[in-house]
Amino acid sequence: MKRKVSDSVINRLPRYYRYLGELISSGCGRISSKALSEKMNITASQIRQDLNCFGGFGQQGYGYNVNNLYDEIGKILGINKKKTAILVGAGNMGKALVLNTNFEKRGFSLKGVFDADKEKIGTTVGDYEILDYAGIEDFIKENNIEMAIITVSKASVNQVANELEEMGIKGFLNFSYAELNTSDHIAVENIHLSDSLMRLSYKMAEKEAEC
Amino acid sequence: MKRKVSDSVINRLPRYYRYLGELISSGCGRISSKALSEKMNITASQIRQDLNCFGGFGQQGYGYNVNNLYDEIGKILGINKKKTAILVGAGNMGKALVLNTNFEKRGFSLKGVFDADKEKIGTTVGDYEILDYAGIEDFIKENNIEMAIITVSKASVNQVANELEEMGIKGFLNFSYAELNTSDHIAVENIHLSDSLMRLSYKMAEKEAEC
DNA sequence: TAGATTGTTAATCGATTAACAATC
DNA sequence: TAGATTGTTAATCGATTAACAATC
Repeated sequence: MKRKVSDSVINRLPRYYRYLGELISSGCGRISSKALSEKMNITASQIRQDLNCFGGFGQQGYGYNVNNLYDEIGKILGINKKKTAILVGAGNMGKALVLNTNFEKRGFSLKGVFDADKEKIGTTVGDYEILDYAGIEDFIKENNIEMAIITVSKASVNQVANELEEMGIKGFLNFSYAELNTSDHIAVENIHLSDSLMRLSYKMAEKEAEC
Repeated sequence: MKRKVSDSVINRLPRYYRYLGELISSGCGRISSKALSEKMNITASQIRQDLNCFGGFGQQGYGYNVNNLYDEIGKILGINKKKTAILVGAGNMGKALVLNTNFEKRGFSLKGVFDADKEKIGTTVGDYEILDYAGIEDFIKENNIEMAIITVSKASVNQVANELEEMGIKGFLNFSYAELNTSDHIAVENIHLSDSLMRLSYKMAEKEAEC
């Protein structure tokens, strides 16, 4: 059995993917770990170590084929196998996500948008009609929904997450300030805006002190 | 001179702050590293090591005073010293941030919202009138703006960031897909939604494989 | 005082970097 | 073949965990 790949490596994968995408745009067909390391400001060793967690994608004396490596990382990230998603909580943040995020490009297919607010139900966000949260269980079953983006308030987030887990959701993208208390076999990614703001606050104070 | 605190520690600070806030809400006045470690699912050793990067906030045989520790971490994060901020790019994401984020609670004071689109200039988002990007330099100088939240498109993000750096901005919260090429003395926090989606995609595939 | 729990030093573990033989 | 660059092993570095004396 393969050893589990460390979080440090996984966290870097999207960044590799991004840089490779840019290289493709700029017409670059081939790159060495050294050249990439200079672009990305990390060591060539780290790049080679990271990639070799998943296989030998390069060729001695040549480097890496950019298109090929891009595709391979896409496969590793599971972007080729689209997972079905819903968004729960059609507030400002939820609407912004629906309108601005290219889910298809990142491994997901957004199938529906839900809210419990009677005022919102029936209105539209982009191509989506906001559906009643009351009917979410049937929708999940019928459409085989695997992932949920949660943009509900902190107060209700854990109740919602637990209900959705019960209904078969396997992954959450959580935007609320609270932490999800889902089971171990459920995948969770958190986007805590307030944490980011606080880290920025710290970093700004630190940089200022350096001068 | 104090040794630089590692990123790993800094990244955990907002999480401590969050848990301590919850303890205060629940009326808990005192906690040991052991009890907190169980709540947070990390080791007590790590908590004590982390806190001791900044000072001895506890008391032997007693533990930590929750209110006191909360305040101290707030100070470390620089939340007490409000920094002035502007938001650039009043698209859906920008608007959602203005309407939903409690900047004051996280160390910042939002002073203005900017966009270059003539259609948007003059309209309002919450309490803010959208101002013309053309006048941003004067605004920054007059209001001593320190930080900018950037929610412009990937295409223009680096031009905007470079201009703002030139005008004296010291920190960026970057929501665009691109990486900022700002100078070393500028603080940057990135929120790459697409990276989070891809990580979630990976984790879901991984969890599924475990079964 | 006895018990609890910190602050801190030492040990361990894991991640990053360096080195180099393999090979295109 | 000679040069380049990988994949991989070994060395280093840093972060996490364990242990324990200090002390409330």
